[in-house]
Amino acid sequence: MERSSRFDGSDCEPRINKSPKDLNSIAILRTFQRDQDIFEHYHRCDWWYRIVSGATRKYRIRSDGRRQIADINLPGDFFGFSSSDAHASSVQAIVEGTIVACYPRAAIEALADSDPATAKLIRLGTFAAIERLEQQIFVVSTMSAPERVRAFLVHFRDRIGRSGESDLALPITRYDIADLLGLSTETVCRAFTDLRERGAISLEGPRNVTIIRP
Amino acid sequence: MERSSRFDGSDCEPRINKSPKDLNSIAILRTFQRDQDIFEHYHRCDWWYRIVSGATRKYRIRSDGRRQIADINLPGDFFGFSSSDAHASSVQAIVEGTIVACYPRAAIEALADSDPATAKLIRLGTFAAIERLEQQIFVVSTMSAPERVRAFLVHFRDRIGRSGESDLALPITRYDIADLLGLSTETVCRAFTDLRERGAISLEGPRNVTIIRP
DNA sequence: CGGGCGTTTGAAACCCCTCAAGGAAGGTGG
DNA sequence: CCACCTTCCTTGAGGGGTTTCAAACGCCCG
Repeated sequence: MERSSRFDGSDCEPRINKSPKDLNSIAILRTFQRDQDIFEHYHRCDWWYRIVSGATRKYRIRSDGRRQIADINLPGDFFGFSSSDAHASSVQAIVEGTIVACYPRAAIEALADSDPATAKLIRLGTFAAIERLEQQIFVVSTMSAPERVRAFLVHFRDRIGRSGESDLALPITRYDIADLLGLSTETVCRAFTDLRERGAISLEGPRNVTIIRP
Repeated sequence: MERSSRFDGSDCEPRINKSPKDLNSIAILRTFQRDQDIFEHYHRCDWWYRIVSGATRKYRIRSDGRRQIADINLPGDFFGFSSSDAHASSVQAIVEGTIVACYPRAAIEALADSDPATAKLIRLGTFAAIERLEQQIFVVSTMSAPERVRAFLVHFRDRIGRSGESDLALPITRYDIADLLGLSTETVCRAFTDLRERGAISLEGPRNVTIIRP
């Protein structure tokens, strides 16, 4: 934890605070570099997390070295929960300078027990995660490669951009998209060019996408 | 709701009960036939559910008619949550006579707010669901067909059977397995016969599997 | 006994992956 | 400022796994 700062600038150690609506007071803010681990598979989960700015990927590595990304997290998303003591995945920062609020598990669980508003916030965060994961399962197991890329773009636009806007600055590489969609990078590329040639999207550089026809 | 009975046999209408550790008192027990809907996609979610006995599948239907099963739920599992007002999937009973405890949403949310033990139970249920879904994503997007079937069998044995036992009575058809794993029934069949011919499993009829080598 | 459902096997077509190579963009050191 | 490197992106050709289409078998039940 090379850099850490507090939400409110008060005292430096995480303070167990059970008072309602005081989520920020138990948080430690940490800044992560690109590709830096926030937590790793099989490690103890003593913290819960919430993204302040930037983005993260939740992933696992297969024995053959292939990587599967299960979820992309954006500002406001909670992550790091587990029903057991160990994490089932790893999480890394995607963009440079991603800021994450870290909550000591005992403290935030105590806060959730005493403050219904906090408990509800966490509940809604987990419900949203479940819906994203179900959508993800739906995408990777029923759709063809071009359909997956198209679904990814539409879904990501809805999450990251203001509604109505069709311009989209992707924070992630083709490799990330491939590992998220269960495809190879080459197939993702071909899907992008296909969509462009069909007039469904337009590209200004590889990372700036405009969705023309959903 | 053709048949309904109470957990504890007390009065007949769902009673809003905020007292701690009183989850059962707000539950209505319902019994479902095989393939009967428990709730449907896009419908309002006014209830949360927990399986008492039997099994359910959570699924969506594509526009081309294909079905994707996102999760299989077994006794003790909570389901039916949503961060919005409408369900993102449908849920059906798989086995005849599946019994589900149904909790009015307002009542169980109020209970969760007032009773930390209930809130924790729900939290752990959702965390377990998240881990199952992540595992599911991992399986369907990185594994070959035989690997998926093998992973399904091992995972299902761990969930349904006593640990150590290798005998497994599948409550679901090849079609269900195919829609869960994102494969065609034919491919699932071929994977089963492959595993049998290699001596990894033995079959006594299509639905009774013994895992010999995981 | 016939019908329907679930299961199994076979052959051909297709989609995606792998392997290979080239191009574009950004950072670093000379 | 340019050469060089690394990383990311893109395109092409061949091979393999899965789907699709087709058909047959066993089984339960009316």
